[in-house]
Amino acid sequence: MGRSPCCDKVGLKKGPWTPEEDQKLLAYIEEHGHGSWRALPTKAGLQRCGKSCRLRWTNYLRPDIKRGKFSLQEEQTIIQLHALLGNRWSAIATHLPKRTDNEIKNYWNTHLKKRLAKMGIDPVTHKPKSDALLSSDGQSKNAANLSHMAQWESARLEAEARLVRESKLRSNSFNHHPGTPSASNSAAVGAKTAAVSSSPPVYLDVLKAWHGVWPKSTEGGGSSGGGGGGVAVAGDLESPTSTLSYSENAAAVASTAVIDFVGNSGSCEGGIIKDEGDQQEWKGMGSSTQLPGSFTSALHDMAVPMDSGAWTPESLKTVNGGHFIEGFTELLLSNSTNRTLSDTDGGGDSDNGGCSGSDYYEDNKNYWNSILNLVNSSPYDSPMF
DNA sequence: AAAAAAAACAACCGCACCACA
DNA sequence: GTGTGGTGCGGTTGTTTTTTT
Repeated sequence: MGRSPCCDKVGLKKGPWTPEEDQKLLAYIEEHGHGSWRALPTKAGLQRCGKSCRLRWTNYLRPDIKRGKFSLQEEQTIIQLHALLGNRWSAIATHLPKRTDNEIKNYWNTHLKKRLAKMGIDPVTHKPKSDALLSSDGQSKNAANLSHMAQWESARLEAEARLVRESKLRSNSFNHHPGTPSASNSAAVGAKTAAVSSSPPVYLDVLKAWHGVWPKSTEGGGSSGGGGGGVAVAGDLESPTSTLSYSENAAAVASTAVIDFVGNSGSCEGGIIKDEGDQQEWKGMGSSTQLPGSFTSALHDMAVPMDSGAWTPESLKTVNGGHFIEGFTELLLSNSTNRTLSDTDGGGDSDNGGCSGSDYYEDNKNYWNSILNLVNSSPYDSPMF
């Protein structure tokens, strides 16, 4: 494949954009649309390469961009999606309206990553750095099966990505708006596609089949029946495929995320180390709607209907009485919030609180339910997958 | 008040993918 | 089937701003 030497041309300006340049670019795009980015700089009278213009427009000048501090909810969404998707910023950006992938990426690198690291969580794998989880046989098995499940899910995501691309193509023929970058506007594209296409999502059957495995096997043994039920469940789960490309990494991330969340809660170790300001924020988060000291209850609350419609931050707020976000993120931050919040909350840690071994597999179940719900309630043609 | 360090942000770079000739 | 142009995406670097000493 030949690559065009976009910015290597002599005489083209690099570095920070001046207000004058911004104005020129804005004025041109507003009037003509961007059309071909390569041709745009000349037409707009800019001494920039087309790529630079595109980036400037996409990440800064676009009118539908929200700038400024990330809200707590946005932070939570990023963490959750990163645990699931890894560094697929454009996919994550799809579910953060008005935020660009670049902005999210920067925010992750400068804020969230460090915050997780301080909490003793590897921001790459979302695993605790001192991982003493996989000690027993049962747990190892469980972890392996979770990994299997993650592979399965990843394969599904990959397949869905193909559908998305096709959908995009179709939708593009319906609507071509100048200056519509894919990363941050793909949600809108997806919405359009959903509106155009009335057929049900193809993957639903598979998801539901998978979804059905948990209740079938765990509820039979009872959630308090101990590890045997969970392991047996996982044993029933046979991943249909492992033909992955990107998804190997995502699978690892997803699976380790599960392990991490559960392991964290199970071991009840670690503690939160946060900036003062952040601590207030996170405290507020935990005490807002959900019992902060009991992350398992949050988990239980996360079992939401499969067909809950498009997933947006707004919908997340309302899903299951507004406990989805709190519960999901609480998994990640469970031990820290447990400690941080238990005092103010007055709730004791003597209940399941994530420390009870009997809830270990129940937690897994609910975690995967929540993942499923997240995935399934996302726009089915979302580029996220 | 000044210098140094750290944090935050914006932009660039290069690879990969896709469509088209 | 192959080459090329256009674009998306993720990683990285450079610059600016803020905080600390």
